[in-house]
Amino acid sequence: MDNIKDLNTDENPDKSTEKLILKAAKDVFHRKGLAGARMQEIADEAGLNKAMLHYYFRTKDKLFEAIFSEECCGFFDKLADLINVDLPLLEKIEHFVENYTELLLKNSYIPAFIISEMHHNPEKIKHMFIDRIFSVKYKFLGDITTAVSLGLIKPVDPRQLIVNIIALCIFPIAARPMLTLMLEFNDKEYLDFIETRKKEVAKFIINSIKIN
Amino acid sequence: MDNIKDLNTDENPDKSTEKLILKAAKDVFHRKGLAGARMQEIADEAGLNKAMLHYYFRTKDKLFEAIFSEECCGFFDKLADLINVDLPLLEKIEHFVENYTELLLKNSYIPAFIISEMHHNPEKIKHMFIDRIFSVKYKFLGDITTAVSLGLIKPVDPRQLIVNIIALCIFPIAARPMLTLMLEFNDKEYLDFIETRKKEVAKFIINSIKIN
DNA sequence: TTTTGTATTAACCAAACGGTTAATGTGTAT
DNA sequence: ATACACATTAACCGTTTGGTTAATACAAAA
Repeated sequence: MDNIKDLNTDENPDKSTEKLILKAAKDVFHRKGLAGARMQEIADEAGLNKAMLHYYFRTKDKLFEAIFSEECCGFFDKLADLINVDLPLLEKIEHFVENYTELLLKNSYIPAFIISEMHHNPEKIKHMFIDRIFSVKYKFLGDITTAVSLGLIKPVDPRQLIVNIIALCIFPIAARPMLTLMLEFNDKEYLDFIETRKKEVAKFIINSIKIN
Repeated sequence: MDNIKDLNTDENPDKSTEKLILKAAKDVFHRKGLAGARMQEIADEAGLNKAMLHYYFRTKDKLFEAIFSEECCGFFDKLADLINVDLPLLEKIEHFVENYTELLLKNSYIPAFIISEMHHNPEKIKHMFIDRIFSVKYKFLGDITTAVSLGLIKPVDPRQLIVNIIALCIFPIAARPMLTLMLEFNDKEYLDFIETRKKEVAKFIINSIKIN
């Protein structure tokens, strides 16, 4: 019998070498960070010769950059979409918490990664989102300021409210290992806990700022 | 006979070599993380020969362990004190938010450090707080459960409320570089912003859970 | 003074690291 | 069949890394 496992046509599609590298590198950078990641480990995880990493991406820094500038752009683009949705503030907060939490779940390594690398190598990752972040901020600030001046919510410092909202969404994802330890979660329990938060966090926020 | 081996004769108080190493290592580990820190950089920052680090602490891992097991113990001990204070829940939350924020400000590197290292080297740091964290959790859970059953606050999942409270306190400290970038803070503006949160976060939480 | 235990240093080492190279395989158009 | 461009590999290279060592400085005890 011929072994046809290397036939890269249909059911075993040949993920291109470049894609294999990107996937392996993403996982290793996520687990170990930029400083802790090893080119050999990435090569092993991709099942490739280490020289291939340099053939496709020249240096470790450029590989790192290639992965995370793309990841960050995609992430912040979707964040911008969530902020720009056309809804009254309270419904927008409900919509935001639910969909931002889902976005974070699908990119669960990004929050801890950004927190970590912004401390260790801020110059290397700032530029990946510095442009996109301001439009998100100004839209959100404007929405809240308007809602306050229209008397739709209690008077609050819009910056404080923004930080509260993103803190409640991001922290449980970024601190997953800590929460899992403290609350003795298994994977399913943790995911259920986060799933519940999609509705509960919005209620928690709205309860606090709505006018009785 | 008194041990006077550390007699400091000159006007320049001789911080013992061990203390010099610990201080320099703490700063470097904080800036670079475990994987990114270099023994030579620690030695340079302490103004000592690199061999001294090994003479006092044998290995990089043991130096890392010596610093952060002590730091974490101190930090979680103070956290336990905050939880064990004898106050009704709502006042306890006010007291907690104010003093926990202050504790975090004084140990501002710890949150991002724990988030980062729990992702990269969980086994290496779990044991530093795994014992202390459960008593804190159970006391807090009990307080909230009692307050709910007494009808002092709205019925909430105590675990969700705990996560909300610590998220609102920890995130702005852990994500300082990101907040500083997004809200265009200088150091003073950032610290003022956090200072304001000592009162505002407690109000935000209590507004949400109090019975109208 | 001599001895003795500790602190400190420069020089050194093997392993691990990121990165390069030269040779070889492979598919394709001529 | 040949030629050419791209893909892949093992072996290699110079540097950096954590860690060791052997020699020495130094202060207290004998």
